[in-house]
Amino acid sequence: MAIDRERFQKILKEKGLKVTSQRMVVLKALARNPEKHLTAEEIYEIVKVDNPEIGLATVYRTVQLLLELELIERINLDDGYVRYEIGDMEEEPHHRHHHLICLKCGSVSAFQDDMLESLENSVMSSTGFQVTDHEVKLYGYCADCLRKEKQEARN
Amino acid sequence: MAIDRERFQKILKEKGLKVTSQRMVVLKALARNPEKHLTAEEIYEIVKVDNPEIGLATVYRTVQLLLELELIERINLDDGYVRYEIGDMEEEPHHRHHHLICLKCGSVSAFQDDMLESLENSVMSSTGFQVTDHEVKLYGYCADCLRKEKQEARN
DNA sequence: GTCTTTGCAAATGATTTGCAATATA
DNA sequence: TATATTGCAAATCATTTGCAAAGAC
Repeated sequence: MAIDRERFQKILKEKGLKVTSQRMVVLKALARNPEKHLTAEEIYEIVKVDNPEIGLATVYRTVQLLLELELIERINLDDGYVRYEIGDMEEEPHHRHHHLICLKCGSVSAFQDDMLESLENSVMSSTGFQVTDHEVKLYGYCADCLRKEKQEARN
Repeated sequence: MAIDRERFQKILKEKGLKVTSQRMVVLKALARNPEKHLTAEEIYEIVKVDNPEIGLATVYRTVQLLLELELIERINLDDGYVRYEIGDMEEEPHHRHHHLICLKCGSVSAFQDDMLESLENSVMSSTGFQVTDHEVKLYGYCADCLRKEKQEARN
Protein backbone atom coordinates (compact mmCIF):
# COMPACT_ATOMS: atom_id res chain seq x y z
CA MET A 1 0.00 0.00 0.00
CA ALA A 2 0.88 3.66 0.15
CA ILE A 3 3.36 4.57 -2.55
CA ASP A 4 6.63 2.89 -3.50
CA ARG A 5 9.79 4.60 -4.63
CA GLU A 6 9.55 3.39 -8.15
CA ARG A 7 6.11 4.80 -8.74
CA PHE A 8 7.24 8.14 -7.31
CA GLN A 9 10.34 8.21 -9.48
CA LYS A 10 8.27 7.42 -12.53
CA ILE A 11 5.83 10.23 -11.78
CA LEU A 12 8.66 12.69 -11.29
CA LYS A 13 10.31 11.74 -14.56
CA GLU A 14 7.04 11.93 -16.44
CA LYS A 15 6.65 15.52 -15.27
CA GLY A 16 10.23 16.39 -16.16
CA LEU A 17 11.12 16.74 -12.49
CA LYS A 18 14.28 15.45 -10.97
CA VAL A 19 14.63 12.57 -8.58
CA THR A 20 16.52 13.89 -5.60
CA SER A 21 17.42 12.26 -2.32
CA GLN A 22 15.53 15.01 -0.48
CA ARG A 23 12.31 14.24 -2.30
CA MET A 24 12.68 10.52 -1.71
CA VAL A 25 13.40 10.99 1.94
CA VAL A 26 10.46 13.30 2.61
CA LEU A 27 8.04 10.92 0.95
CA LYS A 28 9.55 8.06 2.92
CA ALA A 29 9.04 9.90 6.19
CA LEU A 30 5.37 10.37 5.37
CA ALA A 31 4.96 6.81 4.10
CA ARG A 32 6.44 5.39 7.29
CA ASN A 33 4.13 7.43 9.51
CA PRO A 34 0.81 6.88 7.82
CA GLU A 35 -1.43 7.77 10.76
CA LYS A 36 0.72 10.51 12.22
CA HIS A 37 -0.42 13.69 10.45
CA LEU A 38 3.00 15.28 10.50
CA THR A 39 3.73 18.99 10.35
CA ALA A 40 6.49 20.29 8.08
CA GLU A 41 8.68 20.80 11.12
CA GLU A 42 8.08 17.23 12.27
CA ILE A 43 8.95 15.87 8.85
CA TYR A 44 12.08 18.00 8.96
CA GLU A 45 13.10 16.52 12.31
CA ILE A 46 12.58 12.96 11.07
CA VAL A 47 14.42 13.54 7.85
CA LYS A 48 17.34 15.34 9.47
CA VAL A 49 18.42 12.17 11.27
CA ASP A 50 19.69 10.59 8.06
CA ASN A 51 20.02 13.81 6.06
CA PRO A 52 21.44 16.41 8.43
CA GLU A 53 22.16 18.91 5.66
CA ILE A 54 18.56 19.16 4.45
CA GLY A 55 16.85 22.52 4.82
CA LEU A 56 13.39 23.20 6.22
CA ALA A 57 12.53 25.15 3.08
CA THR A 58 13.15 22.04 1.04
CA VAL A 59 10.69 20.13 3.18
CA TYR A 60 8.10 22.82 2.57
CA ARG A 61 8.79 22.78 -1.15
CA THR A 62 8.66 19.00 -1.35
CA VAL A 63 5.44 18.77 0.59
CA GLN A 64 3.96 21.34 -1.79
CA LEU A 65 5.05 19.21 -4.72
CA LEU A 66 3.65 16.04 -3.21
CA LEU A 67 0.33 17.80 -2.70
CA GLU A 68 0.25 18.89 -6.33
CA LEU A 69 1.01 15.34 -7.41
CA GLU A 70 -1.83 14.22 -5.11
CA LEU A 71 0.44 11.78 -3.34
CA ILE A 72 -0.26 13.31 0.06
CA GLU A 73 -3.09 15.19 1.70
CA ARG A 74 -3.27 18.28 3.82
CA ILE A 75 -5.10 18.48 7.12
CA ASN A 76 -5.69 21.63 9.06
CA LEU A 77 -6.50 21.12 12.72
CA ASP A 78 -6.52 24.86 13.34
CA ASP A 79 -3.67 24.62 15.78
CA GLY A 80 -1.39 26.83 13.72
CA TYR A 81 0.24 24.06 11.72
CA VAL A 82 -0.68 22.45 8.46
CA ARG A 83 -0.32 18.69 8.63
CA TYR A 84 0.34 16.14 5.94
CA GLU A 85 -0.43 12.49 5.53
CA ILE A 86 0.29 9.99 2.84
CA GLY A 87 -2.61 9.38 0.47
CA ASP A 88 -4.22 5.98 0.37
CA MET A 89 -3.34 5.03 -3.18
CA GLU A 90 -6.03 2.37 -3.35
CA GLU A 91 -9.01 4.68 -3.50
CA GLU A 92 -9.81 7.28 -6.08
CA PRO A 93 -7.91 10.41 -5.22
CA HIS A 94 -9.33 13.52 -3.65
CA HIS A 95 -12.18 12.15 -1.69
CA ARG A 96 -11.26 11.17 1.78
CA HIS A 97 -10.63 14.10 4.08
CA HIS A 98 -12.65 12.90 7.01
CA HIS A 99 -11.23 12.75 10.47
CA LEU A 100 -12.20 12.10 14.04
CA ILE A 101 -10.36 14.46 16.34
CA CYS A 102 -10.27 13.67 20.04
CA LEU A 103 -10.58 16.77 22.18
CA LYS A 104 -8.86 15.04 25.08
CA CYS A 105 -5.82 13.21 23.72
CA GLY A 106 -5.64 14.98 20.37
CA SER A 107 -5.59 11.76 18.39
CA VAL A 108 -6.69 12.00 14.78
CA SER A 109 -8.17 9.05 12.98
CA ALA A 110 -10.13 8.46 9.82
CA PHE A 111 -13.56 6.94 9.46
CA GLN A 112 -15.50 5.14 6.77
CA ASP A 113 -17.40 7.41 4.46
CA ASP A 114 -20.38 5.42 3.25
CA MET A 115 -22.65 7.85 5.03
CA LEU A 116 -20.84 10.78 3.52
CA GLU A 117 -21.90 9.77 0.08
CA SER A 118 -25.56 9.88 1.01
CA LEU A 119 -24.96 13.20 2.73
CA GLU A 120 -23.47 14.56 -0.46
CA ASN A 121 -26.31 13.19 -2.56
CA SER A 122 -28.86 14.69 -0.23
CA VAL A 123 -27.13 18.07 -0.41
CA MET A 124 -27.01 17.89 -4.18
CA SER A 125 -30.69 17.15 -4.57
CA SER A 126 -31.85 19.71 -2.02
CA THR A 127 -29.56 22.63 -2.92
CA GLY A 128 -28.41 21.99 -6.48
CA PHE A 129 -24.82 22.23 -5.29
CA GLN A 130 -22.57 19.74 -7.05
CA VAL A 131 -20.19 18.29 -4.48
CA THR A 132 -16.77 17.27 -5.74
CA ASP A 133 -14.77 17.04 -2.54
CA HIS A 134 -15.23 17.25 1.17
CA GLU A 135 -13.41 17.95 4.37
CA VAL A 136 -15.16 16.59 7.40
CA LYS A 137 -13.87 16.88 10.92
CA LEU A 138 -15.82 15.36 13.77
CA TYR A 139 -14.71 16.51 17.19
CA GLY A 140 -15.40 14.60 20.37
CA TYR A 141 -13.93 11.87 22.53
CA CYS A 142 -12.26 8.74 21.28
CA ALA A 143 -13.13 5.28 22.59
CA ASP A 144 -9.85 5.11 24.52
CA CYS A 145 -10.44 8.34 26.39
CA LEU A 146 -14.04 7.40 27.13
CA ARG A 147 -12.87 4.08 28.56
CA LYS A 148 -10.24 5.72 30.74
CA GLU A 149 -12.78 8.23 31.96
CA LYS A 150 -15.15 5.48 33.05
CA GLN A 151 -12.32 3.66 34.78
CA GLU A 152 -11.37 6.77 36.71
CA ALA A 153 -14.98 7.33 37.73
CA ARG A 154 -15.01 3.79 39.14
CA ASN A 155 -12.00 4.42 41.40
CA MET B 1 -32.67 36.79 15.07
CA ALA B 2 -28.94 37.05 15.55
CA ILE B 3 -28.04 38.95 18.70
CA ASP B 4 -29.27 42.29 19.91
CA ARG B 5 -27.21 44.92 21.70
CA GLU B 6 -28.97 44.47 24.98
CA ARG B 7 -28.26 40.78 25.20
CA PHE B 8 -24.62 41.42 24.39
CA GLN B 9 -24.34 44.17 27.00
CA LYS B 10 -25.91 41.91 29.58
CA ILE B 11 -23.48 39.10 28.82
CA LEU B 12 -20.52 41.47 29.07
CA LYS B 13 -21.65 42.82 32.41
CA GLU B 14 -22.30 39.35 33.79
CA LYS B 15 -18.70 38.47 33.02
CA GLY B 16 -17.36 41.67 34.55
CA LEU B 17 -16.33 42.94 31.13
CA LYS B 18 -16.84 46.47 29.97
CA VAL B 19 -19.23 47.64 27.29
CA THR B 20 -17.18 49.62 24.82
CA SER B 21 -18.14 51.19 21.54
CA GLN B 22 -15.50 49.09 19.79
CA ARG B 23 -17.07 45.87 20.99
CA MET B 24 -20.55 46.98 20.02
CA VAL B 25 -19.41 48.07 16.59
CA VAL B 26 -17.55 44.85 15.78
CA LEU B 27 -20.53 42.74 16.75
CA LYS B 28 -22.78 45.01 14.69
CA ALA B 29 -20.57 44.58 11.63
CA LEU B 30 -20.87 40.81 11.94
CA ALA B 31 -24.60 40.92 12.68
CA ARG B 32 -25.23 43.03 9.59
CA ASN B 33 -23.32 40.69 7.33
CA PRO B 34 -24.68 37.33 8.40
CA GLU B 35 -23.73 35.38 5.28
CA LYS B 36 -20.47 37.13 4.53
CA HIS B 37 -17.83 35.18 6.49
CA LEU B 38 -15.70 38.22 7.16
CA THR B 39 -11.98 38.22 7.88
CA ALA B 40 -10.60 40.37 10.69
CA GLU B 41 -9.29 42.78 8.09
CA GLU B 42 -12.70 43.02 6.44
CA ILE B 43 -14.37 43.70 9.76
CA TYR B 44 -11.75 46.36 10.38
CA GLU B 45 -12.53 48.06 7.07
CA ILE B 46 -16.26 48.06 7.77
CA VAL B 47 -15.86 49.34 11.29
CA LYS B 48 -13.37 52.04 10.35
CA VAL B 49 -16.03 53.91 8.37
CA ASP B 50 -17.82 55.04 11.51
CA ASN B 51 -14.93 54.51 13.93
CA PRO B 52 -11.79 55.69 12.16
CA GLU B 53 -9.66 55.58 15.28
CA ILE B 54 -10.19 51.86 15.94
CA GLY B 55 -7.15 49.60 15.71
CA LEU B 56 -6.88 46.28 13.90
CA ALA B 57 -5.59 44.70 17.09
CA THR B 58 -8.82 45.63 18.80
CA VAL B 59 -10.78 43.87 16.11
CA TYR B 60 -8.69 40.75 16.65
CA ARG B 61 -9.16 40.98 20.38
CA THR B 62 -12.89 41.53 20.11
CA VAL B 63 -13.38 38.70 17.69
CA GLN B 64 -11.49 36.45 20.11
CA LEU B 65 -13.80 37.55 22.89
CA LEU B 66 -16.92 36.97 20.80
CA LEU B 67 -15.69 33.48 20.02
CA GLU B 68 -15.17 32.73 23.69
CA LEU B 69 -18.67 34.00 24.43
CA GLU B 70 -19.89 31.74 21.61
CA LEU B 71 -21.62 34.64 19.91
CA ILE B 72 -19.75 34.10 16.65
CA GLU B 73 -18.15 31.21 14.85
CA ARG B 74 -14.86 30.70 13.13
CA ILE B 75 -14.46 29.31 9.63
CA ASN B 76 -11.23 28.40 8.02
CA LEU B 77 -11.33 28.17 4.26
CA ASP B 78 -7.59 27.52 4.09
CA ASP B 79 -6.97 30.65 2.11
CA GLY B 80 -4.73 32.18 4.76
CA TYR B 81 -7.45 34.06 6.64
CA VAL B 82 -9.66 33.03 9.50
CA ARG B 83 -13.23 34.11 8.92
CA TYR B 84 -16.00 34.90 11.35
CA GLU B 85 -19.75 34.78 11.16
CA ILE B 86 -22.47 35.61 13.60
CA GLY B 87 -23.92 32.60 15.40
CA ASP B 88 -27.51 31.64 14.83
CA MET B 89 -28.85 32.22 18.30
CA GLU B 90 -31.90 30.06 17.73
CA GLU B 91 -30.20 26.69 17.74
CA GLU B 92 -28.18 25.10 20.47
CA PRO B 93 -24.68 26.50 20.27
CA HIS B 94 -21.66 24.72 18.88
CA HIS B 95 -23.18 22.44 16.35
CA ARG B 96 -23.46 24.00 12.95
CA HIS B 97 -20.17 24.39 11.14
CA HIS B 98 -21.23 23.04 7.79
CA HIS B 99 -20.59 24.90 4.60
CA LEU B 100 -20.82 24.53 0.87
CA ILE B 101 -17.85 26.19 -0.78
CA CYS B 102 -18.02 26.92 -4.48
CA LEU B 103 -14.70 26.31 -6.21
CA LYS B 104 -15.62 28.69 -9.02
CA CYS B 105 -17.12 31.82 -7.46
CA GLY B 106 -15.93 31.23 -3.91
CA SER B 107 -19.36 31.61 -2.39
CA VAL B 108 -19.89 30.02 0.99
CA SER B 109 -23.32 28.90 2.12
CA ALA B 110 -24.71 26.69 4.84
CA PHE B 111 -26.81 23.58 4.46
CA GLN B 112 -29.30 21.64 6.54
CA ASP B 113 -27.77 19.09 8.81
CA ASP B 114 -30.38 16.39 9.26
CA MET B 115 -28.09 13.96 7.49
CA LEU B 116 -25.19 14.97 9.65
CA GLU B 117 -26.89 13.65 12.71
CA SER B 118 -27.24 10.20 11.22
CA LEU B 119 -23.63 10.40 10.06
CA GLU B 120 -22.56 11.16 13.60
CA ASN B 121 -24.69 8.37 15.02
CA SER B 122 -23.28 5.94 12.53
CA VAL B 123 -19.74 6.95 13.42
CA MET B 124 -20.48 6.60 17.11
CA SER B 125 -21.86 3.09 16.81
CA SER B 126 -19.15 1.84 14.46
CA THR B 127 -16.08 3.41 16.09
CA GLY B 128 -17.08 4.18 19.67
CA PHE B 129 -16.07 7.80 19.12
CA GLN B 130 -18.41 10.21 20.88
CA VAL B 131 -19.02 13.13 18.55
CA THR B 132 -19.65 16.49 20.21
CA ASP B 133 -19.03 18.90 17.37
CA HIS B 134 -18.34 18.92 13.68
CA GLU B 135 -16.88 20.98 10.94
CA VAL B 136 -18.00 19.95 7.50
CA LYS B 137 -16.93 21.61 4.31
CA LEU B 138 -18.28 20.37 1.01
CA TYR B 139 -16.43 21.68 -2.01
CA GLY B 140 -17.88 21.80 -5.49
CA TYR B 141 -19.94 24.01 -7.75
CA CYS B 142 -22.93 26.05 -6.69
CA ALA B 143 -26.22 26.02 -8.57
CA ASP B 144 -25.53 29.51 -9.97
CA CYS B 145 -22.18 28.57 -11.45
CA LEU B 146 -23.59 25.35 -12.87
CA ARG B 147 -26.39 27.27 -14.54
CA LYS B 148 -23.99 29.83 -16.02
CA GLU B 149 -21.78 27.05 -17.28
CA LYS B 150 -24.67 25.39 -19.07
CA GLN B 151 -25.68 28.71 -20.57
CA GLU B 152 -22.20 29.30 -21.91
CA ALA B 153 -22.08 25.82 -23.39
CA ARG B 154 -25.29 26.62 -25.23
CA ASN B 155 -23.80 29.72 -26.90
C1' DG C 1 26.54 21.55 -20.19
C1' DT C 2 21.88 22.73 -19.23
C1' DC C 3 18.24 23.17 -16.39
C1' DT C 4 16.36 21.99 -11.87
C1' DT C 5 16.78 21.89 -7.10
C1' DT C 6 18.78 22.95 -2.81
C1' DG C 7 20.26 25.58 1.41
C1' DC C 8 20.55 29.61 3.52
C1' DA C 9 19.02 33.85 5.02
C1' DA C 10 15.91 37.32 4.44
C1' DA C 11 11.08 38.47 3.49
C1' DT C 12 6.18 37.88 4.11
C1' DG C 13 1.93 38.32 6.27
C1' DA C 14 -1.67 37.13 9.49
C1' DT C 15 -2.13 37.36 14.21
C1' DT C 16 -0.48 38.49 19.00
C1' DT C 17 1.51 41.17 22.60
C1' DG C 18 3.75 44.94 25.68
C1' DC C 19 2.77 49.09 27.36
C1' DA C 20 1.43 53.72 28.14
C1' DA C 21 -2.76 56.36 27.39
C1' DT C 22 -7.76 56.26 27.77
C1' DA C 23 -12.37 54.86 28.74
C1' DT C 24 -15.70 52.40 31.69
C1' DA C 25 -18.00 51.60 35.98
C1' DT D 1 -10.44 56.14 41.45
C1' DA D 2 -9.61 51.37 40.17
C1' DT D 3 -9.68 48.17 36.65
C1' DA D 4 -10.39 46.91 31.97
C1' DT D 5 -9.57 48.19 27.29
C1' DT D 6 -7.57 50.46 23.53
C1' DG D 7 -4.11 51.94 19.91
C1' DC D 8 0.18 51.73 18.37
C1' DA D 9 4.29 49.62 17.23
C1' DA D 10 7.05 45.86 17.77
C1' DA D 11 7.23 40.87 18.13
C1' DT D 12 5.90 36.24 16.70
C1' DC D 13 5.96 32.42 13.96
C1' DA D 14 4.66 29.37 10.15
C1' DT D 15 5.53 29.55 5.53
C1' DT D 16 7.59 31.52 1.21
C1' DT D 17 11.07 33.41 -1.71
C1' DG D 18 15.58 35.24 -3.92
C1' DC D 19 19.70 33.76 -5.19
C1' DA D 20 24.11 31.62 -5.68
C1' DA D 21 25.99 26.99 -5.21
C1' DA D 22 25.25 22.08 -5.98
C1' DG D 23 23.03 18.25 -8.14
C1' DA D 24 20.46 15.55 -11.73
C1' DC D 25 20.27 14.07 -16.42
